[in-house]
Amino acid sequence: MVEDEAVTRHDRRRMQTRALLVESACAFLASDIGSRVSVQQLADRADVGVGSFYNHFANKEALFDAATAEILTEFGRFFDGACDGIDDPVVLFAHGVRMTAHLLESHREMSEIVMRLGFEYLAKDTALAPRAAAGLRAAAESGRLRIDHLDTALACTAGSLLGCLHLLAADPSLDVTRTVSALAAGLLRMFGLDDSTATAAASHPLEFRPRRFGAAPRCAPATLP
Amino acid sequence: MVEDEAVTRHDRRRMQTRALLVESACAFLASDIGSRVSVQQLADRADVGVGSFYNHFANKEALFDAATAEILTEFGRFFDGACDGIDDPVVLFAHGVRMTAHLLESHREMSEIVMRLGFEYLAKDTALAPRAAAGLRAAAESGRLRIDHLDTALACTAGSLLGCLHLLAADPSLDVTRTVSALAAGLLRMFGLDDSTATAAASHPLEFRPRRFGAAPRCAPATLP
DNA sequence: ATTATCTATAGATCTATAGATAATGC
DNA sequence: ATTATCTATAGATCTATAGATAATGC
Repeated sequence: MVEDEAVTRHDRRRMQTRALLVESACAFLASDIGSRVSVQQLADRADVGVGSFYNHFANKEALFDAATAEILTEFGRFFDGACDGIDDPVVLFAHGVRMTAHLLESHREMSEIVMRLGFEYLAKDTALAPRAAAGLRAAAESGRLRIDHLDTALACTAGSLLGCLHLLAADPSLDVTRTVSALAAGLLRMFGLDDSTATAAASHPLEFRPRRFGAAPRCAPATLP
Repeated sequence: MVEDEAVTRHDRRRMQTRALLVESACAFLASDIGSRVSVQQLADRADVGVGSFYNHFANKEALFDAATAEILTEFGRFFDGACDGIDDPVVLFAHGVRMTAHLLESHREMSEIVMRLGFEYLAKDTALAPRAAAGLRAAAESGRLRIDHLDTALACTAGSLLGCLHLLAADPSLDVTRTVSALAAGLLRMFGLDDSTATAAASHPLEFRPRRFGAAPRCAPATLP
């Protein structure tokens, strides 16, 4: 498990402890417990002493902030990797929406956390918002979508996406692929595309490419104690 | 402050204490503090002894459940009153969406709580979901909207609505009426209406009728200590 | 006499730290 | 010798109750 030889073993051990704590926080965030958890429980799940917790974070909030930031960064990497190399801006937008909704299958824990974060974080200048904004702007400038007010369009995109994620998470019997394509097509119609064009753009086969930055998920799917 | 003469004064006093506690819970729910508040603080804000709290609720969760239920009931009353007497199902749907978004101006506290509850409650069989479902079903049966999958349509409706509420709450400089009409028109396009018909249906003047059940809001707008 | 409320507090957390122990660096 | 970790715990909450006080019913 060699990572970098400029750093000492102390540093590596330290980083590992920190990562264990972040992983623990993610597992709780993805569960229905969320952030209503004691430092003791967080440390226990990471199999780390409580003292070590405070060696890395000033308090619980700092840990959850770090965990959130890490998840959003990872989401961004995933998104960029999944949308890399698509030229048509309309297809690109639809693709991004569909891939994000498919998180539920490919990255369950990440999607649970994204659902929990909701609008507070998704709509901020990290993660989804800037990417969806760029996609929509490009599509609007190409003249194929009509976006009257970008922020409203973003709010509807993020909201519909979150709504469908909740729907899919609550009802496992639903056909994810169909639902997700219907979502993307619906958004494209909302933004002025006619039905057949929208349906076509939302039905391009999805490629689950290997990610360029091949880091393993920081927060591995894990069961709680 | 006579309410009902079949009940004794004891009962009335009891009900008042309970109402004060519920009101306190609503005020916290509508603030950024939310439910992360101690029983002591809840009782203090209601100007009630801590002992009285446990005379009415088994624990904090029970109080917040009651507060939530009351807010959703009140939301339902508001919604039904606001949409009463509209015949055209398409206009009705658009009207419901617009009035709900206008909560931010007419019932700030209620809308803050609705935003906080998010999908967990809005999508359940209380409050918004059954009403939006009825509207969409009627509009689909009339043949004017095309709803492929009702639950997906509901998820997009609730999500876009919540997204726009967050947007409007975060940026007070936005024109609420315009944004809200754009939202309703966008949803109608999503559900298959052409642009000009959608825009027209989403631009009918909104009547803020007096409510038939003229109860005062349970949770009056209130500042926190 | 009954019922609702209030005040004070026991007991159970939970946070954050101090001091001891183990691991690494040199 | 230095650094990270662990264990144990002081002090600060916070919950829920017991017992006293005030208000109402009859």
